Amino acid sequence: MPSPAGITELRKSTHAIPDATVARLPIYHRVLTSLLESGVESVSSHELAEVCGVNSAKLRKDLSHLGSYGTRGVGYRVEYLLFQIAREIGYAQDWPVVIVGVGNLGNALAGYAGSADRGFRIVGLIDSDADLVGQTIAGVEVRDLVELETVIAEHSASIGVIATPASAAQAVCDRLVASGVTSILNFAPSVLTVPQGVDVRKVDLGTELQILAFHQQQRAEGLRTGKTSKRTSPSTALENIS
Amino acid sequence: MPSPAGITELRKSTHAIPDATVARLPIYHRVLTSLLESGVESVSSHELAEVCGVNSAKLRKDLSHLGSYGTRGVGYRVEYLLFQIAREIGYAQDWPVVIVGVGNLGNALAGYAGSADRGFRIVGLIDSDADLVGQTIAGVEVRDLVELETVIAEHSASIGVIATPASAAQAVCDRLVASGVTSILNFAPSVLTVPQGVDVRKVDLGTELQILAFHQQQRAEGLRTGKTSKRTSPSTALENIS
DNA sequence: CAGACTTTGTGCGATCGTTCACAAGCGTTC
DNA sequence: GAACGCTTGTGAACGATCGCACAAAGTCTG
Repeated sequence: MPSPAGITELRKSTHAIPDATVARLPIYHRVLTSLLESGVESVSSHELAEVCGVNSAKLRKDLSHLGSYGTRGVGYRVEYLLFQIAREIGYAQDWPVVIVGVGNLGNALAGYAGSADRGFRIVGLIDSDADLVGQTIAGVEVRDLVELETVIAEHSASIGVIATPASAAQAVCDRLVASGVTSILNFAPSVLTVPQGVDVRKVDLGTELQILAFHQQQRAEGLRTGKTSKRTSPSTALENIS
Repeated sequence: MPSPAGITELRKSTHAIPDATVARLPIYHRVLTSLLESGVESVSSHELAEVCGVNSAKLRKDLSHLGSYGTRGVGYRVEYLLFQIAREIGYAQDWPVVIVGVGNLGNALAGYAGSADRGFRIVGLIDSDADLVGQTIAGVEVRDLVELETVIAEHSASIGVIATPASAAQAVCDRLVASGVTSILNFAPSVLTVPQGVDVRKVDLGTELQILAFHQQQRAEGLRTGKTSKRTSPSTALENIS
């Protein structure tokens, strides 16, 4: 979990919704949307938790941070709860988003955030490749890297996405920040340095694969050596040898 | 954090490296690789932590889970530490990976994991689109969805990536699991149901954006209402009204 | 309208992760 | 070889998160 450093106090002053809860709200939102479309009018925390793949107590505690929107003995009204979550995560706000780097990944993102019925609007696609500039992707014209500041100013974008090679990431990041962007989603495999007050989230495909590989390896070792040693925890003893 | 349910005991039996640490090892690995290429032979935990964007104590504790690979008073040998981390995360193993869904996202992934000098090898690109089947992407031929099981068996792949639309995700997942895949990276915005012992990690671009939007909104509200109300926590009193 | 049943909202202990602070250990210098 | 300065490795305090278990609060039935 990337802990957003500078904004802790601000968050507390308004609602104090835990980070872990915030990370799950979009999932609840998606599932509830799906339920609403299926004509479901009411759900219990158990049902909803099952579909979302979480513990029902955790779900209830998460929702309780937004307010008391359920009815004891009955459950939650799908439509009402959906509205409340949407309001909380700024769904209705139509955030303007600028994407820098229109390779395969930038393309995928443009299609994803552009077409989907989320609360986002792609207002800028930026690339330095002259062949790409001028093309229209997902209904938005690709513009040159030199116009980065112009595009951001035009639409007052405060959310930026970096989908460039790692070598360009920090430079792009600096320019985004200088232009007033305060939330950055970074897909480049590099650690970004930003001033306080700017929120960076990192999504690294390579890292994700390597985490999977680690678990896979652990499992393989477990199968090999696990035959002899029982899986009750005698390992704690080993740790204290040091 | 998606908690891998079934394998907890196995992990403990071998090393007991915390999930949070595992998630950071790839970052250390990347930064160390970069340092090695720059000719740096030794780093202190402070220097390395600075570059990785983490606390130095956290870094040391993370590394201490692998063993005592540092020298007090000096620091860590870059090359040696790099080797140890690589060994731990299975870098040298060249994991065979199958990617299902060769849209923009699948394409990006193929290029990413295929070309990079990571420990992964794309052994299968699968799609149901007849226009894509037969094309060669990142040096691998795209094969039809019906060949999914064949491709997995051919290369004994144990890691699968789902980059399909949400509607196809669960079906693909079931087939992956049935074919022996035990680690799945899911990019589709849907909750997957898997049997115990299968590890699923979810990367959802929409969710990431919405988390950013939430923080952005909180900040905006903080600026608006923060002028009047101090950021000491009087909000706790309000919550107890219920 | 009373009693049974259902489900929310939450207090509490357990677990996990982070950070501080310091002893232990290594190299260097005099 | 003793004294000093630096850095690791880790015990311990702290904080966040999770999950159980239950009281509170509603619906439903007779």
